[in-house]
Amino acid sequence: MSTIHDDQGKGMNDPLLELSGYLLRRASAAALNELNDRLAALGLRHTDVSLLLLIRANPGITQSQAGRLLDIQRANMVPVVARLEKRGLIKRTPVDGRSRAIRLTAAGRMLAKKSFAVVQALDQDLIGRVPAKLRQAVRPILLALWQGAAE
Amino acid sequence: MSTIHDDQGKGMNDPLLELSGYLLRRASAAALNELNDRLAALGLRHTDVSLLLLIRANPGITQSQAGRLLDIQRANMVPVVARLEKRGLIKRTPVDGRSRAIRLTAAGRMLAKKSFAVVQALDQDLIGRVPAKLRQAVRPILLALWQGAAE
DNA sequence: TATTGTTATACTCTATAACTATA
DNA sequence: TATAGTTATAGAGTATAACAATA
Repeated sequence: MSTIHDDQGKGMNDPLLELSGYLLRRASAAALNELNDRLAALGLRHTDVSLLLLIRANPGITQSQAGRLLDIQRANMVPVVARLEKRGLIKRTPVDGRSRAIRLTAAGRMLAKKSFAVVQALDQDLIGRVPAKLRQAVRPILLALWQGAAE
Repeated sequence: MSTIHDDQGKGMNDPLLELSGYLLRRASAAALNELNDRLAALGLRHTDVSLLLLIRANPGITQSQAGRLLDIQRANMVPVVARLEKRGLIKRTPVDGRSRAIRLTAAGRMLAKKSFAVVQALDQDLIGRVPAKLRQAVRPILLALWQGAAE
């Protein structure tokens, strides 16, 4: 991770720092890298964890429903689900002829718990980096930036 | 773009919405998609624009310096720079035996100007989605989330 | 007709290792 | 020894089109 504070960045002029959208992207990328680093010990990536947590909160959810909530297209859900199933973290049972209900296995519940602790710890760290007076504005701002997007 | 507000999301429980890190990622992805959509008319992607704007603000910057500021590795800068050069938007001149100074061509300056207008317009739109009382907190929060990251 | 899960495919972005030529 | 630019390669994530089976 390089930032404007690097020695190598001295004397340079970075007009991108004036752009909120750029700061949003850099902050997101940094947090995502940090999350993936911390999750590596569990052999998971952020995508796996988001799906595990969603299944845990919604036992029996289908692949399509999960994909819509996570904004992952049906076609792209296939390898993610297959990987978690192969690892024995989730199981699928037919709900009708075409849909399958996804649930966590015991191993999946264990790993969901562990990964949730990691995710929550990072979230606390992220919030802790924000000056105390601004902390209560973090979630409303991020929600507004996201949910206000054209869809 | 799907969100929790979709009809298909009804009745679902999304625990990820409690996580600032997740909101950060979704907000960033949404903004990035929107930016790339708007830049498509210019035949550019967000990466191209960030480099064009950085070169415009720092004529003669080298590929490595730009990569450090943008957090793009040397190896990954090669195709980006090559594409912009092939399109006649930038030119490179040797500064010593190994480094080359990058500058915008006339066409590059024109496109940098146009793309900067697009980027600034999106930035205004983004800020406009945030409740007025919270707007002044947007940049400090994003900077804190980013620059507070371990490096 | 629309939806679910799937395959195939391609493109972008990112990561690592290794090479050359220069400093 | 370290750095700049490059090549090659692999892994994520994402996008579209198409298909079979089912609703």
